[in-house]
Amino acid sequence: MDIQQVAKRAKVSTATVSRVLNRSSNVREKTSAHVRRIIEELNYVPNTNARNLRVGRTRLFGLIISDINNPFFPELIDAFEGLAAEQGIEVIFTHTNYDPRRLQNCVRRLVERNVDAIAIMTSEVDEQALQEATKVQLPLVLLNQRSLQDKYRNVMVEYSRGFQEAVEHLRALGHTAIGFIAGPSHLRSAQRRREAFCLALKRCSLEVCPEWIATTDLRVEGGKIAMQQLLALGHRPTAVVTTNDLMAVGALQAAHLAGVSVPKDLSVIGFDDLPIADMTFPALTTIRLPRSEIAHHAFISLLEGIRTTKVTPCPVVYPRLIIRQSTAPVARTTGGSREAKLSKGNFSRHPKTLFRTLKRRASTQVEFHERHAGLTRVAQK
Amino acid sequence: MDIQQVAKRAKVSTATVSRVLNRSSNVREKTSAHVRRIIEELNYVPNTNARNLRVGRTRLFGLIISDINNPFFPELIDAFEGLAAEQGIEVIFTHTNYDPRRLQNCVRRLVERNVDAIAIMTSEVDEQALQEATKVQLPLVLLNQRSLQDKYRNVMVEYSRGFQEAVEHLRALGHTAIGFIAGPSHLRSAQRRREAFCLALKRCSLEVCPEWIATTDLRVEGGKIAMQQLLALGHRPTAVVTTNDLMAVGALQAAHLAGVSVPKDLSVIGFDDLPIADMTFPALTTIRLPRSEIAHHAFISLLEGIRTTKVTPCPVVYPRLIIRQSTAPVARTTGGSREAKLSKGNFSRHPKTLFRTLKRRASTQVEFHERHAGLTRVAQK
DNA sequence: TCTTATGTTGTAAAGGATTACATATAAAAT
DNA sequence: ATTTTATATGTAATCCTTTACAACATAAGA
Repeated sequence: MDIQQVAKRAKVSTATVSRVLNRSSNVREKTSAHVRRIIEELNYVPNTNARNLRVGRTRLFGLIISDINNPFFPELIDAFEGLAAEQGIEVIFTHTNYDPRRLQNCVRRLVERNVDAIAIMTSEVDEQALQEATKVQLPLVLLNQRSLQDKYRNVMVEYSRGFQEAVEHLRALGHTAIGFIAGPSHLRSAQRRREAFCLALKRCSLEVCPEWIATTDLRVEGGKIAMQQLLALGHRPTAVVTTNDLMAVGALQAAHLAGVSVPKDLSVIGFDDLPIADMTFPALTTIRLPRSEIAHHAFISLLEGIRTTKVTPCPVVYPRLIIRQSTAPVARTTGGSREAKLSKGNFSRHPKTLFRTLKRRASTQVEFHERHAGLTRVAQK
Repeated sequence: MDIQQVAKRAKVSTATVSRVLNRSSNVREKTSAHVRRIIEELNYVPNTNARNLRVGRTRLFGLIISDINNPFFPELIDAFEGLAAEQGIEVIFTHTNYDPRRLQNCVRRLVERNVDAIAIMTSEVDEQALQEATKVQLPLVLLNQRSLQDKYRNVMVEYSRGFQEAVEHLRALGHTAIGFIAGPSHLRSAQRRREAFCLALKRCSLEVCPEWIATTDLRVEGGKIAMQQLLALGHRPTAVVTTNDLMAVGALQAAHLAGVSVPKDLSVIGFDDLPIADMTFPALTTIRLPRSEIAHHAFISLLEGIRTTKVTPCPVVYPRLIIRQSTAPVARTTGGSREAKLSKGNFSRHPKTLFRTLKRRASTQVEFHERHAGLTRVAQK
């Protein structure tokens, strides 16, 4: 079933059918309608391969991520795919499973599929692997690869703003002893977050106490162990910021097991704003990494890359603090945080009451909005 | 950069280059090596569109899901894509966003892309939407569409086994008053789960008490509200099974807010085994829907569909109970569950101890294995 | 009525691979 | 050495669209 059969049946040329298909203006409305009816009648579906072959593009984009099971990615994929669909572009995505060596394979596969552009949203990128794509002049966009920002399109994440908001929020609640649960220092993104946290502390004139920085792996269990270490300290922080939400979940569990009430006796702030942040108890205050914004910038950047080869300045996204229920004013009894006596006890039973208090005390303006299970606020500048 | 340039440079015909590319046996090793070197030298990448156009296949499969943000899907996608990659097949996936009407669009887009086969893994399928695909004789596979099982390939989920295991597990722990948090009855899958639960109760000679079945929506908040209703009953269940894990999370929250300790005073069992089931506190005992198995069967079925049009009997997958920490022996004080006096209190502090008890009492054989953050057991037949 | 401009349709040449068929070469059999 | 067979390579048709260009028709202007 090809365009010729349609043409024959409609008693027009293939060119006319093609024009109808592509909504070319130069075709009489009557002819157009007639052809469309025949197309319908014959269930004709144009052959995209032939079309792509002729026009030299596939309207296919590649999207490379680390791991689809990582809850960070679905929102990003969703947004990327949504934008693509608007443009009649389909997305093929592949994942490296965190192995930078597999990146080369992913790129190769996509290049062989003749995709029009590739977005590489993994945190570790081996430049070597990009060759396959650059050889054929394929537009690329990377996520937050500072070292490659001059040679390739990039979407940069400015971590400092998010941590700044988090620390300011805690300070406004009276916290001065703020700990941090860090990730492995060989991972660039973990390292950058740690630096951003320390910078934020300094900017708020708070002490960076090395004892309060626990380094661990990026999973729930890591956060749990790290929090147990922090809780075992004689002079312990009244608030803890983590490198990601999974670790924050572990931290909540550790606090719970130790009989430390969150947020009454300890405030916890995560990072990422995974869907799970809304389902923990108490719901997690966290720094949201704006994934759909990232996808948006990446996509636009690629569209631009198809038109021009010149690399424009990288778009930048800013993580923002999302205030939920895991942060609260520092406990009165602890005074300035020295010799904090953390009482055993349950979580607060009245988050709404807590909220009112919070709202009064917090220095940042806030906006309420419901999300899934809980009350959620977005800090506003 | 096309095959002709390679041919010219290598002083052979395009046919020979093509044969080298496709590993055809009829080419001298010396020639082959020479051609490969030229290909390397020129960075030649074959044009997949031209190839597909000629051979009439794309080695592209479509995968339609409801919503990538639903944590149910990533594991399924991952498995499907992994199998595809082994066969040199790429996957394009689209989502309906739970709107059966959008299915038609999804199918249409994939058909236009000339995919070789489509897997439709949404729970609600409108047969009308499949026409676009059947017209062009495209192999299709559906998930659990009982009403369409004679006309289309399907992967069927046999819910009853999972619920049977769950109820047996609870009964072995001494529970006889078992409640259920059901989903909207207009959703087929929710309805099927409810039926499977009731059947399991009957098979264990337990009473199906309508009062203990709370109907609600499928989200966290729904589970919370439903559990609050159940807890408010004078004569309330000592164990509750939910339609999915999100609702179970809500149920845990409600219990927590009401000062009811899980699993000491109340056992909770979820359904799906989402990644989050391992991160709740206590970690959730749940019925695992084997997503990678589903993906596997679906993929194999499609491969078969490409060769033959005859529809073989549907493969069936069985959900299995995964025992974690949200189930425990029924509290002694409650006797046979009548007039249960549920004491306020914290969660059990010693899951390991609890485990030993469980192991002794449970009738099903169990196997220990670590998973992410917690101790996890898989019930074995 | 005859140009000229405008709008509509048709013809045929790409686009880049695969592959049936023909042909040339090498190996084996006689 | 000659015929037969097997292997290696080349020629050219084919897959299905799009689109430059040509051709035609119609309407407007002179």
